[in-house]
Amino acid sequence: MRFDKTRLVEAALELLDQEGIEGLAMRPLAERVGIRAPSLYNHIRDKAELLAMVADAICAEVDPLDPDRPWRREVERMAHRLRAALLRHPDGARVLAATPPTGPHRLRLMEQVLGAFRRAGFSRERTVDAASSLNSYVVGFVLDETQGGEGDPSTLKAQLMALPKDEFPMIVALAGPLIDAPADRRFRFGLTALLDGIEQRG
Amino acid sequence: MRFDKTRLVEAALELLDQEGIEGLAMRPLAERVGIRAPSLYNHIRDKAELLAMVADAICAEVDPLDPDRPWRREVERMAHRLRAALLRHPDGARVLAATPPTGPHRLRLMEQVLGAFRRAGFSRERTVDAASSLNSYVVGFVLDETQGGEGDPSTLKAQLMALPKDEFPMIVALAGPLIDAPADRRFRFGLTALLDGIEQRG
DNA sequence: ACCTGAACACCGTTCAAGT
DNA sequence: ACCTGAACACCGTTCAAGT
Repeated sequence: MRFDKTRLVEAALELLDQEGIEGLAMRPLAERVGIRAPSLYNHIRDKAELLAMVADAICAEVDPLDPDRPWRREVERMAHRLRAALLRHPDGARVLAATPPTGPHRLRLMEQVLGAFRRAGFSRERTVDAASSLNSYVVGFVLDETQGGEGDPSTLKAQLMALPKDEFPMIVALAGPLIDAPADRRFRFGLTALLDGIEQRG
Repeated sequence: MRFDKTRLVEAALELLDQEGIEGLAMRPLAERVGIRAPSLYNHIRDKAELLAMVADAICAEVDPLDPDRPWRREVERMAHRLRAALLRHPDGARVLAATPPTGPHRLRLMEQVLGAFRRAGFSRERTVDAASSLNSYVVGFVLDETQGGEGDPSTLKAQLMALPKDEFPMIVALAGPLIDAPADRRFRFGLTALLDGIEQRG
């Protein structure tokens, strides 16, 4: 046989990396694996399934966490690793946001985060709330960070600084920090704040 | 004249409400305002601009906050109102996530949140970090909440419960809470945790 | 200034037909 | 079981031509 499902996901991920989510289309994908577009439907149900498989492939890159180490550190590492994996692929966060959390690797991620909060002593409800909040934050952050506008950042910054100062005094004053602030620092700040809050409400 | 830009956004919002983001296309939109698709380009630059206008219209529904009241309460109200506005329109969060934060109403939101944190005594950097984290959380949460999978929830729940218990013990055990947990409670929990953490690091 | 039909270069997906 | 060409019902956008 010429290829299996693994090969298909591999090709889809390559396509995503080179062209972004817009370029992840059936015809180019088919060409990449040496068949015509209609034949793809012999291997997958529809594009939604394809996207879910790509999402899972991205999640597969996130190294598992170590259940023997302190939960908080491990959860933080996981968040950073997930962000890194999402940033590694153009529109990675959009792929995650557009697909349901099926797929074994993605479920493993969820499993481990749930486990970490449970080990920390949270109730079932708290565990669910904590994991859900954390996931929303990470995916939301990367979504904002990457696709929070298609234009280049310096254009956006100039745009913000040019705003009427009487109507938008804060934005004008903070335009520099707003655009130039290192995303790493912002991500870490929110992550720390969220986990601090979660920990205290455990 | 038959219509202005306001009328166009109004029609686009109606289309979004009735058909979702998928149905928000140029030809149906044109028909709704009584012209042909190419004529739309006499009024807007491209679809991205249209989406940004729709995003701004959604943000316009969020009542302004009161700078004379305690910052924390006001920020919380704003978060709840933004979530409500996003939930009011199908794929509202996706529209926000897909567009840059231009548009006067959306900027007003940002302006007010920045102002609230600044009043709370945060430094410029902290203010930016806090506002950014909060925005990521809210949009990320609603994105997850609405589009976190297209299938119906009970199917997903059954799917999770049917997972191998030895490989995914947490997910299987928590499938009930995971799917049935009231989104309101989860949202409030994460929001409180995040703001608690932010407040303490001010 | 604004509208139009025709067209271009795409989409995802179905289907009858082949091997 | 898997592939194919042709086709359907769409996309966003451009452009020459009209008023």
